[in-house]
Amino acid sequence: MTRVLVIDDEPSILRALRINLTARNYEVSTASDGTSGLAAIARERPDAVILDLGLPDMDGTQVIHGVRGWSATPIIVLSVWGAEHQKVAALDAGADDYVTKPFGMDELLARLRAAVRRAAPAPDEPVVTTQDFTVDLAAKRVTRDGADVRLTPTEWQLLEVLVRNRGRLITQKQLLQDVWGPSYGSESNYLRVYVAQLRRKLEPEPSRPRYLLTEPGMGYRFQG
Amino acid sequence: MTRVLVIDDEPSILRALRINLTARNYEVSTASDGTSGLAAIARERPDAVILDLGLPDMDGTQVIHGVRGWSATPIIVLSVWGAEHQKVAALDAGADDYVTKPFGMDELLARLRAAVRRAAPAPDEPVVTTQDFTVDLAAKRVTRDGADVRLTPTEWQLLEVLVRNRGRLITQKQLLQDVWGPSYGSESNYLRVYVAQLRRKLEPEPSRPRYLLTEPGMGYRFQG
DNA sequence: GCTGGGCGTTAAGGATTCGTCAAGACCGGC
DNA sequence: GCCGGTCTTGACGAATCCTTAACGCCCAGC
Repeated sequence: MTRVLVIDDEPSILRALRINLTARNYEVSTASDGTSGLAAIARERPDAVILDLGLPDMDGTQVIHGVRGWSATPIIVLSVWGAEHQKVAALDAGADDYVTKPFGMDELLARLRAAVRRAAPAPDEPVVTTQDFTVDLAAKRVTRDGADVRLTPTEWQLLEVLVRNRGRLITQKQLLQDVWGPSYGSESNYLRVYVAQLRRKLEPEPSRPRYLLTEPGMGYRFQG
Repeated sequence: MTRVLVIDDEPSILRALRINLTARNYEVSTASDGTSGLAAIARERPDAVILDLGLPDMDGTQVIHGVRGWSATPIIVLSVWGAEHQKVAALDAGADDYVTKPFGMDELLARLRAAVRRAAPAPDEPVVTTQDFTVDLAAKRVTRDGADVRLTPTEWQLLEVLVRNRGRLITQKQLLQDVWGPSYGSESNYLRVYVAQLRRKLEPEPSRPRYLLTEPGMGYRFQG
């Protein structure tokens, strides 16, 4: 049974999540502030964490940092509408995904399932396959319809970062720094150009992306 | 019993790995810096090495170089998230795989199993055949249209590295260091000259290569 | 309805890298 | 010392890639 820890200070949300998650066969525990949340993670080693960014005692990103030093437990962040900088900071700190309040329970459950599935078994082979193309990380090779797809170095690096974090949202800053180096943080024009080129080479309908998704204001995500 | 050496300077990681690996029936030994790590590898000849790139006394890639001169022991690298250039350097130096910290124990174990499995049986295909020529790795012989092709020592080494990694892209740094030695890393002019010579001797149309492909900006690939 | 910001798309230049050739350096055998 | 073969080095046009700017689109906010 999958164990989930919910960290939130609003009793109504705690109750709603407990009911819905328990009904889906999750084992739920709760905490209402960052301090007890961190303690609970260390004590219970949950399979996933749902974390509200607005806590009474500390900033949510501090909780993430406190966890990421020693654990890779998937963390899904809840945040109020419009706090964009907060979400970006949380993702940069190592959160796996985020949901905006007020949220639909179905969406949250879907993202939770995805996060848990992603974390569970590590893929042995460095080959990622989709319905339209395959990416061989070790051989640095991309195949589509049986034919090789030619990628430039920059295109390849960008694709590699996204594919290695399949399903996970990567912020623009993270992508820029991984591909172009630590001194690049805001030249998001590069990203738009190269994501467009990747889509043109990989997507069946480049104008309606299915794999290389953009999360407006946040970053990009490779959806396998 | 498979023997694993862990080189890391963080006691908590050493402890965690020792516990988990021992529980899986691995025989574990540890070292906390590069110098003693290299000594331990030479002394114990482990079946695999788990190496943290952030060591107190030397860069992790230097450790890899120090090992790769005389041993093919699989090396799995641990690195912090986002240090892409570091990972590339480690893979270029000869690491077999890498895991990003914080890591899931399951993932690390899976990659360790894969690395050991890859290393254990070395069923080197002694003869590689293409439509236009054949390469006998054991006899160090190349035949084309029934006649032997004369290769100089350097040409042969270069061809051997590429053929042994059939289908895989090999970075120019890797090729240079495998053929010319560890101190050569950026003299890519050598590569251009010798790849051209190989193409002239092996390709049906040297100006339109079919087997010895170049991936601009990255390296070369032998396409069977 | 207008405006501004973020995103997608395209194209052109300038910079980098690659292929090719050839001449000189090096080295072992005779 | 001579000589054949091999390796290094430099230079150049050609191919490729990166950068940058401009423009259109969509959507939110006023």
